[in-house]
Amino acid sequence: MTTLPIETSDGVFLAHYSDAGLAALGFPASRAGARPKPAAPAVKVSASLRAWHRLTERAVNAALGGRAPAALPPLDLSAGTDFQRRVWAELRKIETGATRSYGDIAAAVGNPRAVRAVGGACGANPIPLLIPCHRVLAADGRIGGFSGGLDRKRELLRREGVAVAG
DNA sequence: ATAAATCACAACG
DNA sequence: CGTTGTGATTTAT
Repeated sequence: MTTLPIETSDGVFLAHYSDAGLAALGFPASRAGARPKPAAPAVKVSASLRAWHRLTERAVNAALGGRAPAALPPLDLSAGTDFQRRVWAELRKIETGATRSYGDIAAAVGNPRAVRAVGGACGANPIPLLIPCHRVLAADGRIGGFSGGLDRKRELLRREGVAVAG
């Protein structure tokens, strides 16, 4: 597992790769971010990993700008449970600028009553932004929650042109 | 292995 | 508004 930084206008994201693909994506600790790192570790990266990382960088920057990523690196979701992977697969079907409710996702994975469990799966999502858990709102349009902070979720939706209920 | 506690929901009175 | 019905995951026996 190797970790590579991604410089963005919102700060430095951290991408964690297993040998199967992108396994996790961490938000910058602080929003104002973009602080130069103390020292470049000069990690040893394979050619394939570098290719993945280039795709990740482009995808993250597109998502931050409210645009749909052109391509994604392979995602390593092996850490998730069966149910979580089903939920995450549904999340990836949500188009940029669109939203679903937790209930919609629950129905889509076959358990219309498992709405709360869906919320749990969203919170366990290791790759926010590329797996767009921020496009999932409560049934009445309320924002719900977000692992990276509610204001971050609101801002992402705003950039995609989505109005959130007050 | 089993049970209780937790949760980023939803529906109802 | 508070309550209650839910299902998966996590934590504690």
